[in-house]
Amino acid sequence: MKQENNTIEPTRSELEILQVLWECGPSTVRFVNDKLNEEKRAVQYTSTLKLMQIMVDKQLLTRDESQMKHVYIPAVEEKRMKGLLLERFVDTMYKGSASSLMMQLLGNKKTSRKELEAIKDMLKQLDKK
Amino acid sequence: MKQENNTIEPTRSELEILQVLWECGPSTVRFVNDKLNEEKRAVQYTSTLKLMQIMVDKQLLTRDESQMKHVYIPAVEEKRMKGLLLERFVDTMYKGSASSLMMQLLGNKKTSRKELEAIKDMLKQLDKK
DNA sequence: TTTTTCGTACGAAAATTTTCCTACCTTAGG
DNA sequence: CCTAAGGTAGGAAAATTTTCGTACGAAAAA
Repeated sequence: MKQENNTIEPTRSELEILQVLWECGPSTVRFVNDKLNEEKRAVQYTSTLKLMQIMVDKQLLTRDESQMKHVYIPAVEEKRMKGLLLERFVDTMYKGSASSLMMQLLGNKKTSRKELEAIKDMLKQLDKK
Repeated sequence: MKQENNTIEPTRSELEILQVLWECGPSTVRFVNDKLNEEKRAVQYTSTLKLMQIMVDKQLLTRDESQMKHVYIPAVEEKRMKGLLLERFVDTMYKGSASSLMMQLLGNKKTSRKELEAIKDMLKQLDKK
């Protein structure tokens, strides 16, 4: 049985590409590919191209074809997508309990003191409103 | 090029199985499979069996074969694994910034008032120490 | 103009993940 | 004993994700 649903969810690799576009803004395949090779892993130009074409199909990206070097644009807002993925993560891993996730986060050695301060400040801000 | 590294990371389906075992304790394939069919999706007994056998290979599970009905046991502690996955999630999605994630979480409508209270309490507790 | 460089399109291969068929064994019931 | 029910093992197929080879066109360089 083939999947034919409306999955908007990006795969791992697609997410990497989205991150680049979110960070750097609309870009060509060449640019994205270079970025990936610098920051992530070796990957052939045509692989990245293919992936980005697929993402257009899936409506994760749109593109401007008016120039020979097509420019790709994220079709989903960064916050919206990350919010969705976070929600899914919390749901599947912590049964939807954000505070459970927090617990884990606070117990994590990798979460620095500075981070904690930032979080506390954030909550204070939230209180004032 | 085939992957031959020490990936301990469970796939999506493997994670589902782990969740069952973490929640219910050591179980037979039959039990896990029933649980999945109740709570998740239709899946054949032998599919679940195969997956769990693979997970033994990957050392995500161990099993007690002394009985005919093998009993499978998680080989990784729930907190440890979830912590790892959370860490990876924060790294890739929020550049390692736990407070960024928090921001997103707090802005999320799905995060209820009750959750917020719980989180605040948690931080207060943390302060006292 | 000719050649080289750089781009897209397309299809297929490779790798991974998921599913299930088949064979065969053991136990419980008749 | 014979059969049915239910278990494991193993391989293969299906679905998904990722990678890349090849063809070919446009533009830049020689």
